[in-house]
Amino acid sequence: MEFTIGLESPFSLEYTLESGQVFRWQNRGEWWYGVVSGGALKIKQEGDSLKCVTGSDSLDGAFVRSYFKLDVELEKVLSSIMKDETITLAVQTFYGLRLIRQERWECLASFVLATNSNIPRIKKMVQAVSARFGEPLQFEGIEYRAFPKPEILSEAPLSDLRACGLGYRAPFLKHVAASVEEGTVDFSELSLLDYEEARGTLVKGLLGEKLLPGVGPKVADCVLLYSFDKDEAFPIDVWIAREVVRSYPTLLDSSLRTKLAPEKRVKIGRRDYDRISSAVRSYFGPYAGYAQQYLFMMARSARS
DNA sequence: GTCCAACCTGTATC
DNA sequence: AGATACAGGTTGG
Repeated sequence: MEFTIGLESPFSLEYTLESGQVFRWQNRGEWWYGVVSGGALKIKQEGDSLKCVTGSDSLDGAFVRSYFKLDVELEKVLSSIMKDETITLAVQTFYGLRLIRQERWECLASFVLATNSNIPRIKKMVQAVSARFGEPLQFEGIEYRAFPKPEILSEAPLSDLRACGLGYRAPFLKHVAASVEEGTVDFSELSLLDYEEARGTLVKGLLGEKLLPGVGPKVADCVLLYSFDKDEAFPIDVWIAREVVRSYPTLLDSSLRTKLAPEKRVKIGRRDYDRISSAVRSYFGPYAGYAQQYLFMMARSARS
């Protein structure tokens, strides 16, 4: 199936797919190839239109619009977060970057794997898990693999998961898969909660019992921002922490400022995380997550 | 409640 | 070559 989508609001496919939200897209020539929601999809942007080719009937225009959240009026979102020169420059530099509405299970699993790692490595891990355990599918004569369902990974031998290069994350992934499969973590219930409650539930469980090992505040924020439409979520990794300390020192109180001084290794504890999080969320407002994504791109592009 | 080392492993750097 | 540091954190002491 082949179709074209007309864009009515700013969009950059490249920035969006390279912004570290998603790990299963790759650029080949003019096209981006991805496996989404159990089907293969390739996309090319030509100005204000999006050419799409897919092997799966469910990946239609409505799906693509929803996946990239093309209904979001990006200009309004961006003008609401452009509160100073730093974020304004970031927005101008990566104009058109959008948040993606990912599939929840895959998003959760991906970010459990993402801890203490980097983007190329995360892509390798997600790819290895898909290749080993995912359902095969054909597209343009090439075989792809869907991201494996929870029940597959919960029953996978730990040694097989470790063989995918997951390291200490292997038992976390298996356990999280089991919780999702059993329904002890219920995505549709979670989506009804507000941001704070949902984050607490992901990290600590509804009754305060830990049921998602490998899910701390950073992973929870990623999952909520990228797959639950919680636009105020502001995931804080080392890049963002450095950027906040560098460009927004006044948002932090003096003790935190000293502790995270630019020269020092940034290693933030739970308490620091919560303090930075509430500071930036009250500064940027309900679309703080967009600010995070633009600042993240800026921080990474500035690395040497 | 807060701090800290340990955790798998791939890659970069010396 | 072999060692070391570090990577989009989290856990358990």
